[in-house]
Amino acid sequence: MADGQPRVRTRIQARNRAVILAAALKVFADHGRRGATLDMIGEEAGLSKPNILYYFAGKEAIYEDLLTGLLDTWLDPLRALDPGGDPMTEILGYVRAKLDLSRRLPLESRLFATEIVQGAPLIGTNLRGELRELVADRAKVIEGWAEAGRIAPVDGRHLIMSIWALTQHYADFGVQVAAVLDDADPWDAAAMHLDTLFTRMLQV
Amino acid sequence: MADGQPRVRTRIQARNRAVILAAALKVFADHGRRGATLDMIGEEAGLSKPNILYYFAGKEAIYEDLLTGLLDTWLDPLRALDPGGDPMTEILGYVRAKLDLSRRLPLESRLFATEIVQGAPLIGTNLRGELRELVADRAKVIEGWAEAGRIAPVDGRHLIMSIWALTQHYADFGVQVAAVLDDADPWDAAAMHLDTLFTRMLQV
DNA sequence: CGTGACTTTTACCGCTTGGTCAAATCGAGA
DNA sequence: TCTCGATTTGACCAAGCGGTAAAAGTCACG
Repeated sequence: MADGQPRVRTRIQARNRAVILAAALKVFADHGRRGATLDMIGEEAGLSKPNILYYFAGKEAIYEDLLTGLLDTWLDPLRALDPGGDPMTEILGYVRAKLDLSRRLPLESRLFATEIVQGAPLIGTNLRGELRELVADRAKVIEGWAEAGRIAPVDGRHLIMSIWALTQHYADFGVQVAAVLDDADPWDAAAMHLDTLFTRMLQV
Repeated sequence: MADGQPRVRTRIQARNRAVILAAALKVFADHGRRGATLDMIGEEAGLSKPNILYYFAGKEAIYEDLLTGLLDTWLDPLRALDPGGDPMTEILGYVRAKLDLSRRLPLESRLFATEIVQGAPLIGTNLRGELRELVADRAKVIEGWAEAGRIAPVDGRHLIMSIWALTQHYADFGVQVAAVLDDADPWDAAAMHLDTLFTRMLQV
């Protein structure tokens, strides 16, 4: 077993693969898919370039590993939206969960953002597959609530995308947010602002 | 006058500089600052690599030219927001203008987005300068309207950022939007959705 | 139509970068 | 402690890239 992706058996392999992925996440988020170099990742991880290539088949393989693992994390809160729950509670809960994700995992958010902005060359099929279906399903649920008069009328898919746009903005465009807000911590005010926004928009 | 940026005198210079900038916009938006190569730009422009370097001092110079010219275009609609106008009309007008900008100039929007997501290495100072001041000023106007009871209470700066996030989303994350909406044209529905969203949020 | 400036091309350079390879080193079990 | 597989390193390539130099070609104008 000389290269490629060895079976994760030993402690060292588990640890070093994790270290490399963490380092790569930072470097890819900061410099983009192409701007990142194996040397940068190596320095961040404290490993030499050939050593990194002992654990991963190549730079692209690291990027792919990172991204495919990410989509699930990203969609989990939307999966958790309960059709049987109280509409306003469920939607506001989703907004908060998504905002929390941006606050806790800003690097992941930015990595995802760059991939999408540049046309999703890698996860395009996933977008048209599981993402599309999940959104269609949840949009139906939301529009069912609207038709039942439990929330104001709304386009479910555009509502979901609005939630994405508003929550991810605070992570993806963090430097701009910081500039506008004079480096004050944005998160508490953001939570209140989005709470107000969606409450007013959806209350009957 | 052998290289660098020759004075734009001749027709050929004006035309070729424009052609190069247009080509570079597309390539930078698709591949990012680092992923773009002079050969790609050359192919897109129909010019050879050395010929491009006859008109621009280097790859970075093209990128800078593109970005610095962009910020003004991007902020113009916010400047046009009239403190003396009707609050709801002004804000909804700004939303529509910004959405229209995203629809008409998606490449520019994506170029701007990548720059910000990766930390705004080039225009960071502009963000903390003119952008910060303009937003602070307009936020004051909006909050004045709110205090006068002409619109619902709202954090002016977060409202402005919300407008940015929601409108730019349709351009920056275009492939994701297309995947979710099954490639249907998103713009009309987006305009209605955002109109509804901000009307409900701001009406007293 | 000739001339000097403007424009384009061909050939090339040096550096960076992803990746390879073989040798050296380490580490856990017999 | 010995051994063999797992891990790490140093030396090295080949390709891609930004950029340069100088010659060749083109254009406007007297």
